[in-house]
Amino acid sequence: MKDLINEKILNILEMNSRITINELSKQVNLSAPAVRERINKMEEQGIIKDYTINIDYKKLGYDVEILIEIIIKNNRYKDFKEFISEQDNVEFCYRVSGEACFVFKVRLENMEAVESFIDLLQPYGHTKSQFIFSSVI
Amino acid sequence: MKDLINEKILNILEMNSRITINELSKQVNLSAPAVRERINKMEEQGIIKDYTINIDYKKLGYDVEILIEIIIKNNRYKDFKEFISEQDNVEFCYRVSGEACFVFKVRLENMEAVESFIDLLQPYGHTKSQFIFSSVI
DNA sequence: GTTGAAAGACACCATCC
DNA sequence: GGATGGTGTCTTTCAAC
Repeated sequence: MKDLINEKILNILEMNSRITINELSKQVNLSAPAVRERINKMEEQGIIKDYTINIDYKKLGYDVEILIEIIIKNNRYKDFKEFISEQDNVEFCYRVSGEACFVFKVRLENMEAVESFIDLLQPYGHTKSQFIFSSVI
Repeated sequence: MKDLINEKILNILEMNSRITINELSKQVNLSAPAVRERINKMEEQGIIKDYTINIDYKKLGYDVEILIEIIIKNNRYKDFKEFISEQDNVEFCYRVSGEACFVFKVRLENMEAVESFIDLLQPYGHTKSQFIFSSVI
């Protein structure tokens, strides 16, 4: 399970998932088929969940990013999960311990959109919002 | 800026960033060079920040994921930023509004590792941790 | 694990509409 | 903005080691 070469492969793919197998094999000092096989296995095992891109949503007009905590009321867990799954501007949503039930991140065009979105949430529970100013990592 | 085809390309790349330009061009009903050019432009503009993978860290032995809020004390903002940037088990770290100064997500092997990590944070400020049970999105 | 060879697929570039 | 065609490269899948 713990394999230094596989970790290196994962690190490289994390930085650039469109790298060619040839280039990758040079960087880890293995043959291309060997690297291919290692990647296939990690895909089968689900260690590599998927290949994706990071998008700069600010450049697409989503100027506001918020973290929202919600304390679900009236036992509306299932409804909330359904609602949040349908939102395509939610980056992640975690079920967490502590006072809050869920913490999720949402991106919105402007303050008007923020207000509308928060309003949508009120039926499900009590919310607490934190605006994201910047990202250290 | 708002372009339906580009949005479709971004959506497809988000689901699978290793898709070939050929396959992508079929899905958006354009020629391969046309798609290549659109992607190049979005890369140049920084709309596409990078190509990456999603890793299932639980399968790599990181069984605990936590959200941590920290209220920085003694004006140690810069020190904290430096510290957190060096951690390779931190997925994101946001500067946020509200009571907390930063919110970040960290993955750790077990409870022992959690305790050690929290201890490391104490010089920088007061922390509040939320364990992540599961992910809705 | 490696190398080498084959077929097929792909990316890139120039050219053209 | 878009499409087409040619060239060289890459990936993949074998085989044998």
